[in-house]
Formats: sequence, C-alpha cells, structure tokens
Amino acid sequence: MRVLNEQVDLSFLSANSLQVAEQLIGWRLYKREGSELIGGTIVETEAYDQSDAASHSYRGVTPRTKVMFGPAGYIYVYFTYGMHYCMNIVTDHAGVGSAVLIRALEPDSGVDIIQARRGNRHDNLTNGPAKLCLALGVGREDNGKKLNNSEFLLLPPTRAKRMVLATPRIGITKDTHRLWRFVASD
DNA sequence: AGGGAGATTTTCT
DNA sequence: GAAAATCTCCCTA
Repeated sequence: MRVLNEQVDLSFLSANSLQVAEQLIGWRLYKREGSELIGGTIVETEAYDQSDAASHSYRGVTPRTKVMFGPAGYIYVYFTYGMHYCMNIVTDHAGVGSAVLIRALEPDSGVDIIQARRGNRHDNLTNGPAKLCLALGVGREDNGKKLNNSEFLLLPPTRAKRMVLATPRIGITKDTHRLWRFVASD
C-alpha cells in the first residue's frame, strides 16, 4: 500500500475526545514495520477526559499521563492488568488531558503477521484494546509517538460514513453511565 | 454459550 | 498495598 501522509488532515483530532471518538469510527489505523503495513479500519472507540473519574487524566498530570495532556495526534500507550498494553489517540489541545481508546478494528493489511502474533487464530484477532496492541506490535516504546510521522498512519474512511452506535464503556467502575463508547453498527 | 477466576506488574495512595 | 480503560482458559449447563 502506498500512502501520502502529508495530505491527510488530522485537525479534527483537536476537538474534544467525545466528538473525536465518534468521528474516528471508519478511519484506518496502521503501523509500519519495514515494508509491511499492519492494521485496518477502526470499528470501536471510547472517549476519556479530565472530567471523567474513569480516566487516567482525572487526577491531573503524572509521569504516565503527561502524553494525554499534550497536543492532539500523538499515541498514548499504557500498561494494565500486569500484562496488557492499550493504545489511545490523544485529542484536544495541549493542556487538556483527553484521549480516545482504540478498542477494536477490522484488519485488512498484514493479516498474516497478526495471525502469527495472535497464536494463529483466525477469528477475533483485534476485537479488544489489548489484542489490538499485540496484533500491531504496540508497546511501551510507542508511547508519545506522533501519527502520520513515520511509523503510525491514520487514514480517512474509504467508504461512506457508517452507522455509529453510542453505548456505555467497558471494563470501568466509575462513570459507567456515560455513553462514551462508539461502535460501527455493521 | 456464558460466567468466573487467574495471570502479573505498573501506578498512585 | 490495592486497583487496574483486559484476555484466556476452564468450568458448568
């Protein structure tokens, strides 16, 4: 796949995380490894921000959350449950601690590599945030990297806007009433 | 097919 | 010291 990064307009990422989380459905996310592109279409996201007791940024800037408080368009990777990585796209302006968790995507490139990393399964390869990171090879070292710089690519949807559903978020115990999770309806 | 527990370590209180 | 933006396996139906 050949890509011209510089013509992709990512200015919408500077909006608040709730808006961005909905808009990101249908965009395509890839990681470049040598000559291989690994990734696909984003189908599930969740918004987090400072007003949100379930968010890492709720208690302010810490060594871990400083990327969330930076400018939009960067990757925030965190480690959790003693064994998993999850990746976010930082949103809003510098000084605002907000990001969108990428929970699931439909792979369309580098699928053979993904399968190898996921124990040669054929199904449910990237339908959860930790699986997705394993599939794309995302880890600590990717925290703070910039989108569409060299390694990570975020590309516009290829087809018409999908129907998007808003639902409660997953795996949190605070602020569970917020409909801040978005999924593609097909 | 659905629920529960275990794995395992960073992070902040 | 406890909880954590999770996943997989193993159990019961």
